[in-house]
Amino acid sequence: MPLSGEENARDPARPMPQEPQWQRKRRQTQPNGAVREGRTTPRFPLRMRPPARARDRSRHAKEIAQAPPKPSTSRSCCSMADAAMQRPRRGRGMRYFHYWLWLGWPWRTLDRKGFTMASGSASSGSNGQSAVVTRFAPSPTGYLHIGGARTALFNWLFARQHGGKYLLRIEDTDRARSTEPAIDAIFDGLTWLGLEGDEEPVFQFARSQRHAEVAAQLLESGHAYRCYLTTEELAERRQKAQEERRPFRIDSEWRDADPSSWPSDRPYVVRIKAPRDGETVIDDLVQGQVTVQNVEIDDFVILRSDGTPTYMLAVVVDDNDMGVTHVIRGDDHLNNAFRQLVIVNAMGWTVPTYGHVPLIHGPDGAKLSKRHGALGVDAYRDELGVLPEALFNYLLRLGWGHGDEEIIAREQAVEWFDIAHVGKSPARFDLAKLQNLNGHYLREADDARLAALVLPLVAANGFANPDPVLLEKAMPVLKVRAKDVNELAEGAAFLFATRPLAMSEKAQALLTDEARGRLAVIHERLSGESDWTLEALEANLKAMAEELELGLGKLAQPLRAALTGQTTSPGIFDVLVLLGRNESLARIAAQADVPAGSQV
RNA sequence: GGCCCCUUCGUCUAGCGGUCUAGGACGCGGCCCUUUCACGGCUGAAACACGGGUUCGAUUCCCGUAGGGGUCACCA
Repeated sequence: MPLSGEENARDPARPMPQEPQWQRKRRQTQPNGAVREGRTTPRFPLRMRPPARARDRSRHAKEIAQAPPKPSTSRSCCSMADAAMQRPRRGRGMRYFHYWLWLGWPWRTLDRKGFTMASGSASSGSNGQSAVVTRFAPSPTGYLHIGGARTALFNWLFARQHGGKYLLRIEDTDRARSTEPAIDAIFDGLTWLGLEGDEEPVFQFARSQRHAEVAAQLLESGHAYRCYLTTEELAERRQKAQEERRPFRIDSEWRDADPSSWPSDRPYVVRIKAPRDGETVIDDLVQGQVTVQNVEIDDFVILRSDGTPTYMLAVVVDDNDMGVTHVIRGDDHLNNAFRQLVIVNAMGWTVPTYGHVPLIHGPDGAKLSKRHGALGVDAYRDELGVLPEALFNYLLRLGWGHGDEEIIAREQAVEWFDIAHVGKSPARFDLAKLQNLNGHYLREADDARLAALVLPLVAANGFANPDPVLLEKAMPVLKVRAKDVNELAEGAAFLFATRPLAMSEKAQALLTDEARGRLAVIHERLSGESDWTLEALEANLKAMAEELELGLGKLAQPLRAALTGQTTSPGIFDVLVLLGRNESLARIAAQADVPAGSQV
């Protein structure tokens, strides 16, 4: 299986092309007119030049290939000294555990050192090699927001470029907040962006039986305990800790109580026994190596007093059962990863590779929220008139870049995207840039497709039965002037307006007595035009301007006002042709200062 | 507050110790094209948070400071 080519890129024996086509010379024109050659600005296909961390990755992959890591004996000395917790501590290279797999690493060796394969079979391909499985796991408490869409995008991209699977899971364990419309909105948004899952989505709530089973297993093996502390007691202790200005950590006296002493008549929650000394290291695809002291990890609840699983348990169980190899999600989950690892280890499951991507921030630098007018992707589509490919491109470039490339199509993204190259700092959402990108994709979009998108909007703007054929015909000249679908509809309005035309204030101002007189002349002249084509009309009016010794603008602007009721529109000859001979002449006549008999 | 993470033009980013007079894009200003508005082309202003190290040499590596963010539930 091809890696991403770092090895080749670093091979000095590999000849470089004499004049690499990706190498651009930047020329600068000096004020004195001289042209100087700037430094060459290489545009690297990623295969030829991996980013820093990718480079590290390749080096480490090599080192590791020569000297397999030794199991750590001292770092992790937690009280739960079972085999699972004594797995080899991953050094920097371990971050790229999955790359070894692709390199054909004999992972049975790893297995002997404490790794266990996922119990779910989904991760094993027919050849016994682990394939990449990613997942997007939104909770259906609202629309699909922009940050979620980006997380989905990164998961999709990662799976695609590694020939893996991308799955969907709806985290609906919170029955009170999960809603059916939200689920629909999320699927709808994902479909629109082309990010549907490769398999039927998993609904987490439906699996609570399985989650409870795992909790029972954990209880059985002594990795978890029943805790009879009430919420009130906990709140009290938390309060007290705060008053004494010391950090609060749950320290339940039930942790070490003998199961035989567990009361059977009182409600309890099940807590995991988190290790109390040592440290845990995660080699994150995005964040790099992150270390947390185990004392920071509390004995969190895995089963509520009503017997339902918490999110923390459910994710771990589902990820394992679904065979998820790469957990790519928002970095608000980074801290959770350490807690989830406790469960993974206690169960002896395979540790997934994590990639925590930074959150998207609002213009003020804080986490994007409704306060910023954060919208669901459906709103970008329905209210802002954004095209999915534009949002795709924008989201892709948010927090990630590939040289000087700005316009990146879907297929290209699959090839270029590199999770390890995603920036660690949060990016701010910039609507202006999205709109610019949208304008670009609008200009590239198929006319019939755009017409179909615009048609209902035109109708909604009060124009009954707009002609779809005319709309499509006008699209080439309309779309260069719009940056979203709404503007497209506004621009198309003149096509379907009925006489008497509503005049904008500026258009009205243009129609002076003098202008109306000229319109009369234009009307007379165009009435005699038998060839109603762009070329003929242009020749006709230009000749007329010359004869009258006027700039074309003197004729065109009043004409525009008369034809469209606006001061801005597509080219005036385009307008004439689109409107057709009869409608054009009628609109001109309506504004021209001509004998009453000719009025329409 | 504890813990974790981050810091290059206003914004998104390129940068991999000498290639930096720090590149591109959006936005903003100017010019050109032009019948209007756009599109397009050219062009201008605009950034390495600060302080210490390491080094012959730091935007780049290390430490600190400041600032920002995330997280601390029987939510997910």
